[in-house]
Amino acid sequence: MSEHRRGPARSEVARVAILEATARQFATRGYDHLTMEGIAADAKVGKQTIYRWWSSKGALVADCLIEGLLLPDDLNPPDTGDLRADLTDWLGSILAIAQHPGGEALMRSLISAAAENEDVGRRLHESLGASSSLIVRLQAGVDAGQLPAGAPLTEIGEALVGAVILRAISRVPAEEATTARLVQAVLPAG
Amino acid sequence: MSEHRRGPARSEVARVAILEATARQFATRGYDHLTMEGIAADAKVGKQTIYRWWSSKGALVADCLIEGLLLPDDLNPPDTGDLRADLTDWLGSILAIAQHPGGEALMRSLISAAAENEDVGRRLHESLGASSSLIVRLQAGVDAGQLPAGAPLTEIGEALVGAVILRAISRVPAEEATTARLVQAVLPAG
Amino acid sequence: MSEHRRGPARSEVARVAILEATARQFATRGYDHLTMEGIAADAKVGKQTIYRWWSSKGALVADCLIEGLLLPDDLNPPDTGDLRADLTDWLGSILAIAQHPGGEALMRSLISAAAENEDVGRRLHESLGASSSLIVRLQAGVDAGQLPAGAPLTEIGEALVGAVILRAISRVPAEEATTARLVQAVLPAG
Amino acid sequence: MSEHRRGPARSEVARVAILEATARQFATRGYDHLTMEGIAADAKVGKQTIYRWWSSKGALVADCLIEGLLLPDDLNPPDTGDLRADLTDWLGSILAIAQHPGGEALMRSLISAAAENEDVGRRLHESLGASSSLIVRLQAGVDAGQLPAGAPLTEIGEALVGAVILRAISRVPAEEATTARLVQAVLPAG
DNA sequence: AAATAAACGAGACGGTACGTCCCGTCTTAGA
DNA sequence: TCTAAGACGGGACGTACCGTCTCGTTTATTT
Repeated sequence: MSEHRRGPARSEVARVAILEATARQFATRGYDHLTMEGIAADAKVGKQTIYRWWSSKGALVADCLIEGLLLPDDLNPPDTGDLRADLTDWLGSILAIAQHPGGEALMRSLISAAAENEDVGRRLHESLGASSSLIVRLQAGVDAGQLPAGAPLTEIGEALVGAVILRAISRVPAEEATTARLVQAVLPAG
Repeated sequence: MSEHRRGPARSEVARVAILEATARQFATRGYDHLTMEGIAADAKVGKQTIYRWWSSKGALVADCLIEGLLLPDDLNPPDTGDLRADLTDWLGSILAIAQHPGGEALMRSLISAAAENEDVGRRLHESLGASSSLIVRLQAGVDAGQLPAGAPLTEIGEALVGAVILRAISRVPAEEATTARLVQAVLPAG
Repeated sequence: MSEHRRGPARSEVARVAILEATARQFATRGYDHLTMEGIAADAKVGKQTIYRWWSSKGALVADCLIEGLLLPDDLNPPDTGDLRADLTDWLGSILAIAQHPGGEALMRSLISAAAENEDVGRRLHESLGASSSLIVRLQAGVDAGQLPAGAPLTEIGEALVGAVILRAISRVPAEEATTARLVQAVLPAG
Repeated sequence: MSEHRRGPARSEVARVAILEATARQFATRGYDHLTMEGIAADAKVGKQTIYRWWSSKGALVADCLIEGLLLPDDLNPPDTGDLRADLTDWLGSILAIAQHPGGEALMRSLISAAAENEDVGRRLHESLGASSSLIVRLQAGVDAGQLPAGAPLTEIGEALVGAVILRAISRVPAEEATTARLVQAVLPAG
């Protein structure tokens, strides 16, 4: 009753090696300058083995995103009960990541990958976007009465994340006060 | 008293032909898939003439931005006295541009170019960003009492533009109500 | 027990197409004006396939020489028993080849190739030089008593071939009597 | 009554600088790898100044030959009365020049230049060939009874020079006995 | 067990584009 | 009008990768 045609099954070892090599190369070189040959060599894998399972380097990067090989996991905003402070903290930690060398390049590489490749774009949206812990935190703020009931949570989230992205591609260094002012832009009542 | 070192001056004809060819190719093919050879052929120019004056295709695109060959000029928000309505209109017109085929691709190409190339990033920031007509409009809103005096105008602008960028790279289609909700996110008082 | 390292073997079709294209281009354009791109296009082959197996156009031409794609095979001196007449005939036929249009250019191209490239030089030496049929014919002359026993056969051969080469690069047209006088220079006893 | 059209006359300084630069580059790099731009830079001259007076690098090298900038002057065979010994000496000194590093390359470069360029070929022929001191020496040998009266002097000279050229392009190292055997090939009676 | 077939590593293949070098012509300013 | 300087359109260089296509080997599933 097996679905399995005949011959060996897909090699998990190869799959993991390829994704890890992709993440390594992505972090090292950036999205442009990623090469299939470089990934294959790094993963010690034939090129065909990559092309057999992924259609492009975009798909490869998108899979890396899903597996959490590209982004740190702990980007969730804290919940101390003070929405304003929590958002400010959260923005601060993101900008801190973007600040240290490599982090900024990785961020821009991700943006570039997303802009060029549909899969990456959608994955990034899922990771950073709508259903994310940021929305959850904002909803908690609504529940706590720190935001009005009908507040456009999705759009507030987009505005915050979008501002970070804009800073990344503009190479504007984030200053100390920036996070607070950004939070104030979407939570003016304070 | 000429600063001119000796020998023929730079050819203005070639300069313009190259920038126009770049803009043409950029709109046609996008930032990735731009090729120096394609630009040179389109501009009927030797490759060396490009490399003599620009160090990379990023620099080329950045110059096109400066010359206004890539973006329409009329992205300024209107000023009818009603800040909320004006911002909504403005966002709507930007999203309309991004919506029609080609516009979306051009937008993502610009984002990709900015993410990969420092010059393009800075130019884009100057065009879309801080000193722009958007800030001017927001300041007018402050003057009219539609925004509080200490409002973080720069960050509000970044939030709006950033949200648009995020939508572009996420491939989230903008719905009718989106613009209004986005304005509400940064102008909640209404 | 295969020596085969793994992966596809070298394509014989490509190898032959490249050598034939080289010979064609060599005859058409001469050694200078040979271009790798021209050969690749003529052979319908990627440039890298040439560079994978040959290090320079000199090496390519040398291989063509080995395969006999550049020189006619029938440059052997006849053996009628009369050494003097045979050498005169042989020189005459070589100069005839060099005379007709294209032949002269091909000859000079070969000389140029040999002068610039070590491989070609050695190959040419092997083809025209020491171990050749010319020496064999001279040795037969020794056996027949038409040359003294200790005659410096190699040097006699070099003198004859060298004189032909000198004429080729000097563009001195060969006259009727030249061959006879040249033979007389190295076989004076007659 | 002046033939001189108007404006400054041709600059002798530039002419000499160009020829000397050509000779320098020729010795350094060889005929191939000679570049007009390199010569112009070396001579501190505009490229146009070269093209105004010479049609090609071949013509340039030919002029260098005429001016004696490429070959040593003292290639004349000695005349001690002993033709055989004198020729052997002369060949030996030529092969010695060809032997030491640089000399061999220069020789092959000259051959290459002659093969590719008609002017150089003719100049070389005039320098090394027919009317040269070698023929004069051979004629003296005839007068002294060391060669028969009707001996084909031109062809004997060609055979000797040709053999040297053949050795140069074949990369056959000249051994001690070679010169003697070569002389024997054209002066067998001894 | 033997036959079959897919996945694998390796890498050759026809191509496109790269960034550089040099060509021969043309343009400028100065002598 | 010649010169030094050098920009120009163009052609070829040798290299890096692309995505496809063999190879021979390894592994798993039928017969």
